[in-house]
Amino acid sequence: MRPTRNPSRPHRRRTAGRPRSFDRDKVLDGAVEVFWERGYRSTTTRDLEAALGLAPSSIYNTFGSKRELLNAALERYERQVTDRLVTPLETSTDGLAALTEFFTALGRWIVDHRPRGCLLINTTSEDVRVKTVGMERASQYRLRLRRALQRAIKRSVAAGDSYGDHVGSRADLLLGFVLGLNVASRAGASTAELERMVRAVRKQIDDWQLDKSTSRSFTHFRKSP
Amino acid sequence: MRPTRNPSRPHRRRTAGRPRSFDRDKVLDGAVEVFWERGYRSTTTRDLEAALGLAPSSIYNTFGSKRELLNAALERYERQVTDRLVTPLETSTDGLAALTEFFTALGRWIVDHRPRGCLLINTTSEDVRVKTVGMERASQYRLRLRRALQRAIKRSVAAGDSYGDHVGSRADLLLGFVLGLNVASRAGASTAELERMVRAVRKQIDDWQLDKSTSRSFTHFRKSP
DNA sequence: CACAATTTGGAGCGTATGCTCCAAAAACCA
DNA sequence: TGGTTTTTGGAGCATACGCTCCAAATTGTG
Repeated sequence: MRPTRNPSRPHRRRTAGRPRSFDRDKVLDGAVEVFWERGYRSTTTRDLEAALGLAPSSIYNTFGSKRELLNAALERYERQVTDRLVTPLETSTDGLAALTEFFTALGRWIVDHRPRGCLLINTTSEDVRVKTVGMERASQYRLRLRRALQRAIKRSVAAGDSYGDHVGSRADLLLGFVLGLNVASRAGASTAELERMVRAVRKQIDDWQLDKSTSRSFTHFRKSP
Repeated sequence: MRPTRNPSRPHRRRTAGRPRSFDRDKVLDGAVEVFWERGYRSTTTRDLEAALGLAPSSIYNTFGSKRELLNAALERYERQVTDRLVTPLETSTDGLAALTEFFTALGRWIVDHRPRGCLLINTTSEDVRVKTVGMERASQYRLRLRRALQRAIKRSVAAGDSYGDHVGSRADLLLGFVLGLNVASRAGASTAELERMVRAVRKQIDDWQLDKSTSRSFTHFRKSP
C-alpha cells in the first residue's frame, strides 16, 4: 500500500504546481459520451484517452480509476437529466398537465439520444455481481422520480382534475413506463416506435382526467348500461 | 483463411467419430445462466469453461465463437420465455383476463429471476456500436409481444368488456411497462417494489374494464358532473 | 534564479482474454 | 483389427487492458 492522495477531494495546495491543462467538467462530458455509447465494460482506457485527448497519467491523477471516472460521469449525467426533466416536474404547480409536459420532454430527450437510452440504466445492466455505485444512484433516482410523479397526480386530484384512488399505483405505472422507454431506445426501437409509445402514455394520462368532454371518460359513461 | 465448417449446422456424418460427451441444450442452459448474470462482455471464455465443464476446444468446436454461443443461448432463452409467457397470452380466448394472467405470470418470472432482468434486453444494452443478433431478436420479440397484447385488448372489446378506442395505444403502454419491469429488476428494485409495479399495471387493466361494479369506472361515472 | 509542487507524455508492466493447435481418446465401419 | 472421423484436454499464442512509473514540463514562491 502506497500512500495515495484521494483524487476526488484534492486538498488545498500549500505551494504552487503545474496547473491542469483541461477543464474537469468538459472531460466528464466527454466521458459520459463514451460510456453512454459503448457501455462501461467495452470502453477501454485507451478509448477514453483518445476521446478525451488526455494521457493516462492525467486521467488517473485526476479521477483515480476507470470506475471512479464512471462514477463522476454518472453524477454529471444525472444532474443534467434531473435539471432538464425531473426538476420541472417537481417544481410545477400543475397536475396532469405537468405529467404530459414531462413525458413530452422525456420523449424528446430519448429520441434525441437514440439509441443510447439512459446511461444510468445501461450501466446497472452490465454485470449483476458488482454492486456499482450506479445501482445505488439508480435506486435513489427511481425513488425521486416516483415521488415527483405521485405528487403531480396528487396535485391533479386536489384540483379536481382526476379521481383520487390508487394514486400510488398510477405513479408506479408511469415509473415503469419511463424505464421501458429508455430500454426500448437502447434495444433499437425506431423514432416512430418511441414517439408512438410516448403518445400512448399521454393518452392514458388524458384518460385519468375528469370533466373533459373529448376524453374517454365520456365514452366510458355512454357505454355503461 | 482456413476452410472451417459451419458449426451451427453440422453436416450429416459420412462415417463415425467420437461422440460428444455433453448435451448441447443443457450446455446452452448453462451458458444462459452465465451470460444472464454477468452480461456478455464480462463473461470470459474461462468463466464459460468452468461453468459448463468443457474444454475450450469443445466449446469452439461446437459453437464457433463466444458471440455465436451467445446467439444460441439467446435463442434458447427466448423460446423458454415465449413458451411460458407469450404463447399463453396468444392462445388464450380471454380478453382482459388474459392480460391480467400474463402480468401475474410475468411478475412471478421477474421476481424469481431477480435481479437479472431479461437476458435479451441486457445484451442489447451493452455496446451500441455492435449490431448484435440480440438486437434484431429483441425487435422481433417486441413486435410479437405488442401484437399479442393488442389482440387480447381487441378480444376484450369484442366481448364488450372494454371500450374500443385507441387499442394500439393501450398495447404500447403495456409493452413499455413490460420492458420497464425487466429493467427495474436489473437495476436493483426490491421484490416488494416489483410486486407493487405489477399490481399497478393490473389495476390499470382493471380500469379498462366496463360494467364492473367495483371498478373505477363506477367512481369515474359518479364523479362526473 | 533555485526550489518545491504538481501535471504531462509515454513507455511499459503484469495479467486477462478470445481463440488456436495438436496429440491423445473414443467412437463407427470395413 | 486397422482405418477413418470426430471430440477432448490443455498448453499456449497474440493481443488487449487497466494501470504504474518516471523524467520532463510548468507553475508559484522565496
